[in-house]
Amino acid sequence: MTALRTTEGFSFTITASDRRTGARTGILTTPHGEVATPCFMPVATQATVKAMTPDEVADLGYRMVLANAYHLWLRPGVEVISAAGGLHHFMGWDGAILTDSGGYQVMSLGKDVKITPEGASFRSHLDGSKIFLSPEDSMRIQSALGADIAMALDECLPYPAERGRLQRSLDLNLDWARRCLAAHDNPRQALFGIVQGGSSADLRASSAARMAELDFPGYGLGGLSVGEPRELTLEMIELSLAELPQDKPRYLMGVGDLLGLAESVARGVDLFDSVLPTRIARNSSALVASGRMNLRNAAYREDPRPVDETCGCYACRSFSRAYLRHLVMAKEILGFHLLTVHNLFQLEKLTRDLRAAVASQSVGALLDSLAAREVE
RNA sequence: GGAGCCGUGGUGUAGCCUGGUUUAACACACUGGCCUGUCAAGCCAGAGAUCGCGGGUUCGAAUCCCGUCGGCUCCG
Repeated sequence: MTALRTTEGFSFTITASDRRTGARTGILTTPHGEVATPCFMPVATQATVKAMTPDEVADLGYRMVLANAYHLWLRPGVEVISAAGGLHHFMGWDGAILTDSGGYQVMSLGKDVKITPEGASFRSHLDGSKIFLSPEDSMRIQSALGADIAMALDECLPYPAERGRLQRSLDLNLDWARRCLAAHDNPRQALFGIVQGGSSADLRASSAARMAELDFPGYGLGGLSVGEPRELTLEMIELSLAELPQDKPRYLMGVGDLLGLAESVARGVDLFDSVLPTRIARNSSALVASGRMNLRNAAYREDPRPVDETCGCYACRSFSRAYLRHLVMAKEILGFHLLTVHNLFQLEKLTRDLRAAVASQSVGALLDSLAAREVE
């Protein structure tokens, strides 16, 4: 195996740890700048954080976003992005980019999916044509896109999944991970492996332990937050992290609610992504400590208060719930934009608060106050 | 004065001719829920009209007949 063991311009340094929880802070150095962890990555599936300009995303404090290899491969095509000088240049984002391999799409798009040892064959969600994605394909695509961090192609199973299925998937994922390492040839790109195992404790631990042996520069925790209860998610995180090296970044894939993120940080997770903040914004909901606020509700028709009086975002500083409700009821784009701004602000602020709490050894207190907060 | 057309939930309509698959359908609006490595400015669900009104025919009428009220159009 000729795997790249070092990546130019990439490193991860832990700067502090909370003594009473597993939380830690770090600096993730990438070819496109440093990223303070714990960090949330807004999702830019189609090379755009929906409803936001790159400047707005950066102004909120974000230094890294997630894009999707599968979607960009199908449209506009890798050639287009290569010709434009790579994904960063194409989308006008000079911060770091992590690309997802397409493994999740195989599950979520789910039409005529056939997983073989060679790869995944399924139908394009755009035109129904049959397509095939192998670990090597995903590496080639992500390398061409030029992401700072690429993810190994994995098989992500829905919840609940049969044990036998999970077991077979575990071996397949190990094999695919090795092939991704072997195929990965972009020296300016780090490649993360992905721990699977569903919600089965021993399979989860086994997947983590065997992935750890492959010595990736970072690890994703995949197949979580796909419908299983929160306690189970947290248990799987603990089991996985126990098997992974302390000094490598750990990335929990797909968690974007405030409490869930904070509880995961307390267990040692460094990176997150989720469509939740941006998607629910476009579906009229604001992220609040206690969960979500649906601005379509009639209760806010004449409510002069901001979404959250303690929030410093542009939307909360400038507009009432009544106005936001009016905008989303009228399906005005501005309403969805403002809610996206608020939701991304909340997540970035939470990670900032968590970083400060690690430095001051007060992660537990922050968690307690977050759980106790009710915005109504 | 005469003739014709129309009157169905909040709004706009379908059903009427060829009564019974109508516990009256659809769209929008309204109310609520959902969304977590984005096929998602989306999806799901709910409330809401006994069909202008009265009478008749019929086993059965939103549907047929008569009358009446209201609106519109045309002719005088």
